[in-house]
Amino acid sequence: MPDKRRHVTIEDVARHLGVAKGTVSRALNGYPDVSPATRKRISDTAEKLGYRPSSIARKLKAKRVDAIGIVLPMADNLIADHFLSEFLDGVSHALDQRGQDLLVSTAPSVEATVGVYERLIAERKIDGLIVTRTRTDDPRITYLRERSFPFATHGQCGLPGGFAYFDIDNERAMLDAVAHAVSLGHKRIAYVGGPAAFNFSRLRLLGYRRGLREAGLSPSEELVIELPLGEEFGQAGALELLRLAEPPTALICVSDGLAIGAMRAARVLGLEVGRDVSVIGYDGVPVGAYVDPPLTSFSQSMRAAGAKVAGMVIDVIDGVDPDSLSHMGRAVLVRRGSDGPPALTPAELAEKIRAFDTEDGRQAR
Amino acid sequence: MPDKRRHVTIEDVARHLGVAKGTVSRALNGYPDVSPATRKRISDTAEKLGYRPSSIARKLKAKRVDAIGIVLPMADNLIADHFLSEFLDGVSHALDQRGQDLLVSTAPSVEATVGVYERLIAERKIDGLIVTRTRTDDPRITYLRERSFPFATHGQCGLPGGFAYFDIDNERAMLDAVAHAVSLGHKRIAYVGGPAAFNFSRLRLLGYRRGLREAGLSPSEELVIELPLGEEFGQAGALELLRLAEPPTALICVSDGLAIGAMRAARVLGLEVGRDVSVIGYDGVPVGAYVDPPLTSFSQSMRAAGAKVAGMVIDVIDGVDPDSLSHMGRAVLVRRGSDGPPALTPAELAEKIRAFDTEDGRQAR
DNA sequence: TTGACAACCGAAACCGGTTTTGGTAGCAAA
DNA sequence: TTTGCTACCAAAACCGGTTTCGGTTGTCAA
Repeated sequence: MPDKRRHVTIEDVARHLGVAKGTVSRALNGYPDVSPATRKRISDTAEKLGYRPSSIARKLKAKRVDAIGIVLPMADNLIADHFLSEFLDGVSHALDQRGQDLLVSTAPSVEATVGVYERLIAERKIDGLIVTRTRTDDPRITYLRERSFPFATHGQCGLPGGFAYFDIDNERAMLDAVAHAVSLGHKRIAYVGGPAAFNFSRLRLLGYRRGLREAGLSPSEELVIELPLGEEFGQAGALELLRLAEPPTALICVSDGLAIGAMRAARVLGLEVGRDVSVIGYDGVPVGAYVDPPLTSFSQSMRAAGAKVAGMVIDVIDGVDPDSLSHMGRAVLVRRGSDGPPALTPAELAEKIRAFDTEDGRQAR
Repeated sequence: MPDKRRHVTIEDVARHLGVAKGTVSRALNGYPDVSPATRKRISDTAEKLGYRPSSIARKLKAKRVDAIGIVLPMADNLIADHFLSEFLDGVSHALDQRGQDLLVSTAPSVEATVGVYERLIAERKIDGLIVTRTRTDDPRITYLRERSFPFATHGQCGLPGGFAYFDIDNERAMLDAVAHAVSLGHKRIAYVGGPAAFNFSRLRLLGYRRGLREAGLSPSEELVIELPLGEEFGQAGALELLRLAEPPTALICVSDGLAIGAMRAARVLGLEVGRDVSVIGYDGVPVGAYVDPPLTSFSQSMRAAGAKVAGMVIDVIDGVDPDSLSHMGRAVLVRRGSDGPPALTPAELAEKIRAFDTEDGRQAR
């Protein structure tokens, strides 16, 4: 129950001690020209009175406001949902470890976002910005760059250079996925991909192919499919792959949704996931841990990404060269229960599927 | 490409016109003691020079900082995820329509949150706070109330009164659900509930029972089950209900997860959801729109809730009595494809299930 | 002509800090 | 004793706005 309405100001402290307010400020901020005795007296009464400097008053004089902004285009977060809140969490945590505030705002669209940027900057509410879900030829980046306002992005972008970005190395992740499957003993490894229109999809397919080549396996086109994201497509696609004459023993999926669908397909065919066939997902969505068996997947850690990007903006504000900051993260493979050494050869697998199909004449779903 | 480094200040504008800076301020802020001619000259050159008042300087003098805060306990958002980002979206949108900023911060736990509050308030960074996911006997509420700092919460709380809250009227929603089913012609209506430990669960069950009574139907205990939330439980529970001697033609589920499980159960029994049996969910999760048939569900609109709570904090700051603001929202029933008039009587339904079970001797899942 | 009043606007105070400037006391060296 | 530092701190300027105060001008009635 200390103070009620009014806040304790620096003047209150100064008057209380019969000292100049400037002295109080210097004492509290560690300036050298204050005697230890005085400093102690001042910090003691400051403490006693419950004095806390007003951040606003301080910022008026300082050049910086110690806040960085993030503007969410409303249209986006229908999709972004899950990732967004994790990302935000990482950002805000990283920021307040650095004594920075996070200002969150929204805009109806990506285009309108630029207008909000303009306002936030003009009114001096922020020192820097975080841009998420970058697009190819993103108007926000164009704007900020030409205004040379500090920012960092999550996600690369068509326009290269001139700004700091953080992104996951998609190609590398698929390379790792293939290497992992190979190390388990798999030779027939399929790729359940997403629409080619997505940039990440393109990059991951590249990684898959390179991974096979590096393992000395010849990429077979019949083992590559590209589907809309979504469990139902994963299931259908995986069924198709598993019914090939020489079916794959491992399915590398470009998203957890596809992977979960693929697992269902395996179950429908009477196969045991993790033994008869391995399934590897990508995204690390929480539900992956609760499916049966728990899904092995690449985890992007949006939280870490948020923290990373937050750190980058601050560095940019501090004058670090943006280009030197850009960084590609590595998605880490979280092994759970859906992968393992192949219990069967492709031929044996095909036989098992055929046997199951005839014994139990039912169709999938 | 207008200004580069420096911002245009009010002094710049004043000097440019040979006028006092106070006059510029009054002109731009609509004070009456400025001639129309002068006002025009000033606002014109302000425009031309690209002058935008510094929010910081302005706030120093003003009593308010026009920012409200929200502190997210990190532990929470494993669960909160989906809803949180929608909620935030609603909040920030509502706030910037009212010219307020949103400051987001995190804390390791609910208890630590109070410490963050203390800092934000002491440093005068915010005028009010939004508290989410309230607990019974919530330490945050205790703290804020005793300090009489403006805040509003999403969710009621054990401690009643003395603060503004927004919550969904759970009882009412279930009442509506039953009324809806009855209006479609259902007579055997089951309740697929959540664990009794959850407060919302308790309230909803109350609503269900009252709904039946008000419709003149006698609540039958065999039609009420309480399960952990989750699709698998919904499926199992619904199977059990549908295999009763006199099965229900409508299943009212306490969450969309349970409802989706229930739908699968119906499909397993060869029933057509929306005709043979109606399923009503609760939550309005996005995926509900994509299942087959699309799920009829109560939508809470976290976005609306966020906007509502944001508005409430501002009102509290403006001195409105918190108790007068508290409000229970009404969940709205979003009709999609999983409900409809019963095509069969309970007896016919039981018969159809029995027939299907014998014709196709398989078990569920 | 004078006085009263309104309209308009310059000057200054103020918000609560930080930083610069400048002055005084104490002490050692000259 | 005077000079020259150094250590310390009071005073003032400053950040960029808002708001108050007070003075000048113009108009109109007395």
